[in-house]
Amino acid sequence: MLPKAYEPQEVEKKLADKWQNAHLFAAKADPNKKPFVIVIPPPNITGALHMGHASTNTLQDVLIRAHRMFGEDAYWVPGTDHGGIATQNVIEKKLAKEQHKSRHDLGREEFVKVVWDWYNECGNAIYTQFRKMGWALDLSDIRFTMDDKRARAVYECFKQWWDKKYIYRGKRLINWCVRCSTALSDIEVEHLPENGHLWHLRYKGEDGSDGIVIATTRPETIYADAAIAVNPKDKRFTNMVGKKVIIPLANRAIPIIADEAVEMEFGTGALKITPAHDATDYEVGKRHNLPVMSVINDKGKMVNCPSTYLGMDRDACRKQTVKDLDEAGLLVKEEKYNHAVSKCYRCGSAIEPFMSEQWFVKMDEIAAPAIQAAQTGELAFHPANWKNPFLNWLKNIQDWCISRQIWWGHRIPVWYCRDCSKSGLTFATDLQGKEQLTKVSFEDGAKPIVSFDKPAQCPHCHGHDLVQDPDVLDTWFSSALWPMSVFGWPEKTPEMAHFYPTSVMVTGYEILYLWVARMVMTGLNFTGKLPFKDVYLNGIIRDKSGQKMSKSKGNVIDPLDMTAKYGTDAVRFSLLMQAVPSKDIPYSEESITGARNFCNKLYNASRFILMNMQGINGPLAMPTDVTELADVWILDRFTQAIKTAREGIEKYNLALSANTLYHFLWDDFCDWYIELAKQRFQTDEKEKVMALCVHILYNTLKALHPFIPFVTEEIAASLRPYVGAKEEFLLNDSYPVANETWTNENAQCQMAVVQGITKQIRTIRSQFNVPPALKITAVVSAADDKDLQTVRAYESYIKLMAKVENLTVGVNEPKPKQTATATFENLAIYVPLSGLIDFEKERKRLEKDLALAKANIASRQARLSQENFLKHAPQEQIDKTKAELAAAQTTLAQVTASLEDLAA
RNA sequence: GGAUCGGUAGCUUAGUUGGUAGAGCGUCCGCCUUACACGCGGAAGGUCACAGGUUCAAGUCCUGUCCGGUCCACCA
Repeated sequence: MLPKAYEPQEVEKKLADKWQNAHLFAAKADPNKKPFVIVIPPPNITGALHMGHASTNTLQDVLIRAHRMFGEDAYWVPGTDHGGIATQNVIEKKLAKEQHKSRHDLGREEFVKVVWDWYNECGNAIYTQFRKMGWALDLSDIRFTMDDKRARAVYECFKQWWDKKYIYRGKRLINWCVRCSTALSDIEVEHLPENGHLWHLRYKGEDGSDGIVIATTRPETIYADAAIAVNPKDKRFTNMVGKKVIIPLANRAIPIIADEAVEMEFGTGALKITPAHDATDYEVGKRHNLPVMSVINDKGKMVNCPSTYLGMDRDACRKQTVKDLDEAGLLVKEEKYNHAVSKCYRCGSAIEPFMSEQWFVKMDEIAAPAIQAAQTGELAFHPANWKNPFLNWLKNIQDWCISRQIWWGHRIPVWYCRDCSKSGLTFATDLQGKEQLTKVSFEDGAKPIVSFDKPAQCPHCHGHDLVQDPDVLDTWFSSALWPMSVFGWPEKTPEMAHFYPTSVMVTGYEILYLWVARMVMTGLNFTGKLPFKDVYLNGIIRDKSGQKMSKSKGNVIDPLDMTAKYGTDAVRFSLLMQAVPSKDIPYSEESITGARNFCNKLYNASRFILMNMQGINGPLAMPTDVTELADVWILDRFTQAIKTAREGIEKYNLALSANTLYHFLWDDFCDWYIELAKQRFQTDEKEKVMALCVHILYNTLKALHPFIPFVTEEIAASLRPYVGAKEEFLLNDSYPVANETWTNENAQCQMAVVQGITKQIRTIRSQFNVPPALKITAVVSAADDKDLQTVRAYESYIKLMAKVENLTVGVNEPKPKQTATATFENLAIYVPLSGLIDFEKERKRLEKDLALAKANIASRQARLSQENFLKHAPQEQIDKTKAELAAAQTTLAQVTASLEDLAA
């Protein structure tokens, strides 16, 4: 005998292995089928999967499994991302912790080797987790953004863009992370609020006057000031423009200039211009031809400043500068100030705007086709409201800084000849005593040779001593090519021909610009086709109280812990039940128990049906002569549920599908159909009822399989012999199709009467504490015999479901003594309860009903007395209101009579 | 500063073209009724943030306000 509660752990392990070993998820590339393709957003190899991965990948898995069952050539491409800075940081921390070493202690080559070892370890851990989650990814054929084929794709892109002059080298103010010691692109910078200070500093006039007071949050940069700027409209400073003031502590004279960029209302209305350390100032400086002078170097240390501060850390220098200014009497005011500070999105340290020569991609031409695709709707967003932010970003796109001064990543495929590029190359000796190229300057004469492999000789001077550019590419550079590179692009592979473009990109909105936009641009640029036509942006997982999950807050829920505890299906289903478009998902352990309970319910319903199958030889054919109300009704319910489930999948509203199937299975199938079937198991109808049970259940399993693959697969295996299904796996079966001939509104109405009366009697039983074992009698009465036809026909249903022994149905039946009464539509329901009835309770119940009936009558009468309502409302609305009025009046009469009886 | 999403029962929320509000959890009551106590039956609980407007009719459409969230932006 099967255990009473479903125990997922063993089942899931068994099935996960079975699926993978059967290569169930492998690419079929069947030319006769419509492809449905998703490429996975490759997780970074920075550690274990978190709830965000669980969520987004489960959504993709449902789509893939469902479309496979729709008969399409569904293929989900697996892989991982090398993760650039993020991964390098993880390894650096690991090295520091385990060996007290920095990457410099190892040297570049050795360090990169360590990261590759880590990939083999961590990558495998991730693939194991893919398998555990039941995701339909063929793990015998995986991709990694740094493997050979993907590296080739990266090179091809670089080469083509270089040839088209999209890629160029330029010196400008870039975002520099002092901790990661690398440049970052604009979108890798986060602007986070910080409680800082606004210092008001006096710059004395060169002529010895009081000069001008400026406000700044960065006093340590005053040594790099090039000017003081005021708004040209600002009358306070009109006569000062053109004069010179002295930088405090540095004793250097700078001019006062006028520029529109200065906000008159902010601070003192005067702004110090420091072109080397602020992007706005850089622009102002360019307009006024100001010199650019850096006082902070790439390590965050002070340089080119008064000797007292030389070599100091920028933060320490800030403190010291403020102190010294105060002592010099030049600190006018210090106020607390909450403002946004640029932070590195990977390590959180403050970004330093930094003058530096870097590699860039010119974006405007590449962006243009993407803008058009979004505008025309060829590229569709789900939910649609992301279209505008997407367009906005593209229209204001800046050139993309693609070089990173880190070690882990795709090395820039550019080489230099040590002979003829000499003047532009800077070398340094690393801790291993090896000479390393550390800096390249095109301005100073470095001549690039673009090549994947080391060229045999220099094309310019035929020298043989060539060195590769020290930088690596932004990790998003390879990600941008992902939907093509996974299929072997730039090679003309059969996969590329069959599977590209893909169908939908499912990912979080936080990487819409970082990733999605770039895939769209590169895809269009290289293939002329969108990499996908739909973008499905899922919400992010938050904790119960709406907070983002983070390790520091201690509110993370580990999906692997949860699957171990409740089963993978439970974790998946809980996520899916809440996957409403455009909403973040508040997640807590309680939400998983609900889903776990559902899986258990499904399992037990199946167990019950299988128990009753004993002694019956399958397969049973689906009955064709279905006339019994319960059967007709459940087929209608099933049809409606399937229709909605499919619709949800097609419209990327998986919560709708999940909820619909949940209620169909639990409320309709278990609570009503199976309960009614129990009675029929005792009759010669048994085999027919069993056939229906088994077929409906099997089809429900199919419908649910994309959502909860394990438990459905497990049950299906036992059920197959009875339905005559051939496929070994549900995934190879077809998704149920709504059978319109099963739609039956009349059955819905009739069943509603049965359910309504049953509920009323149950309520009475409950209110008067009638023991469940005690059979009671009941009377259903109406003024008109036609209202009683359904009740008469399905007396047996009511008797079973409400536990009624004798049910009397008749026109104007007399009300027995000591009776609880209730009404349903035009029906009066009497339940004689001699000895059990509590008159006071009954009176309260009836008075409540009375009040409700009166309120209903009043509102319907009010509406019907409006001429405009009768004139404008559709006839069916008017009829409905009239019917409601009539019903309420009947109820009122019945309740009034009951109350009078009670008083007597 | 701009944009955008949301404010519905104690909590988390669903609500498809406007027709008078559903669910899960929690609470309370009664039940181990021959699948399931991860269960069954029942109950309580909502002037759908606020103010206007359109309409015969507004949770649903429009305008404004308040309160949250998020994204973008060079206010030092």
